[in-house]
Amino acid sequence: MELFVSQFVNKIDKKGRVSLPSIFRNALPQNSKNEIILYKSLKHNSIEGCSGDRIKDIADRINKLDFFSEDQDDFARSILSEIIPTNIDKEGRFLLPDYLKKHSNITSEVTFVGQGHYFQIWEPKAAIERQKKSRARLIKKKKSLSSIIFPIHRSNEK
Amino acid sequence: MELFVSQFVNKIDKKGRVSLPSIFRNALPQNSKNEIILYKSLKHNSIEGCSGDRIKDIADRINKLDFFSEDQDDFARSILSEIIPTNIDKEGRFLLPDYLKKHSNITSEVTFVGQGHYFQIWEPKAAIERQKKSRARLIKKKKSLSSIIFPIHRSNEK
DNA sequence: AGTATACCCATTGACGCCCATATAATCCCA
DNA sequence: TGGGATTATATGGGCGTCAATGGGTATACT
Repeated sequence: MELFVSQFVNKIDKKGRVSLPSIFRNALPQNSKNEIILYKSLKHNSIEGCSGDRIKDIADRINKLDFFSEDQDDFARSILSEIIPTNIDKEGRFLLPDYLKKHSNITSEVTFVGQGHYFQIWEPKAAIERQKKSRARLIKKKKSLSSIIFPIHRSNEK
Repeated sequence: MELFVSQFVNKIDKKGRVSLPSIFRNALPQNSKNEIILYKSLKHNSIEGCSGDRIKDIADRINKLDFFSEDQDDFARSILSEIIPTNIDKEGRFLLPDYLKKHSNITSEVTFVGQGHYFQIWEPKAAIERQKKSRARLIKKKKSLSSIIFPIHRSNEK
């Protein structure tokens, strides 16, 4: 399965449309290339997006939680009830709903940020800020980083 | 699996293309010979590159982290959003994105440096500087190093 | 009817694909 | 084994295609 990777800055036109980057379009599953799911990020003032298939996976996982647990209810409410299926037109564009734009302070441009199985949509300046912080935090945690990046070679060390 | 070894200096043409050295091309896995992944080095003002397969391994590990954790977000952002899959044309060339050139002070030529499972791309003068320092540091640390590099074959030394 | 959204067409610039050349490496045969 | 012939590699450039963007018009929804 293809992943969402890299970053792209695209413009929002007068009608509120924005192009989903070409390689993100290609990363969508074959059967649902004309739809993405949008929702507010739980972590930042940004929007997240993914394929419909991924939402199905997450829904399945939520279902497996204890039916009476608080978590089950919270997840279901904050994720499944807040998502917005969105159509992609023939040119690869989609409409960014106003309330999502407000939520993330987006006006005329957005930065698409590949995050693997999902992507984020940021106001460009906020994206840069966030990027810096992320990187700084990562460098501090170098050890855990290298265990993720270089696990193959660790067995050679002792 | 083949390794990236040796050094090569190649030119960047007017269109921003540069030839991936032939033996680096051959070191790419059979199934993805027409793509490399580029990203900023975390350690220097240089670019690093590797095969797509290598990134898939890393992505898998990131995706196994807790979905809601800060770490997951940081890793995904700093690694997955910062990498650039790049196509290699029939002549073995690829495009060096402008912002990566700036990051590493590259203008008209680059030095490819084989690093085993990945390679680096340097501005040629910076590459020479780096080489000197590396070597000096190595000589200082000779003893501890050899125990890492030749742990099995030590008995074969004379 | 009025607003919102989808579809169609057009433009521009970037990129991929193709062909060409020069230099270097390899081969091959006398 | 030497030297010409063949191949591979690095590099240059033309041109068609595609991605991102803009805008007009049909269609749908309320």
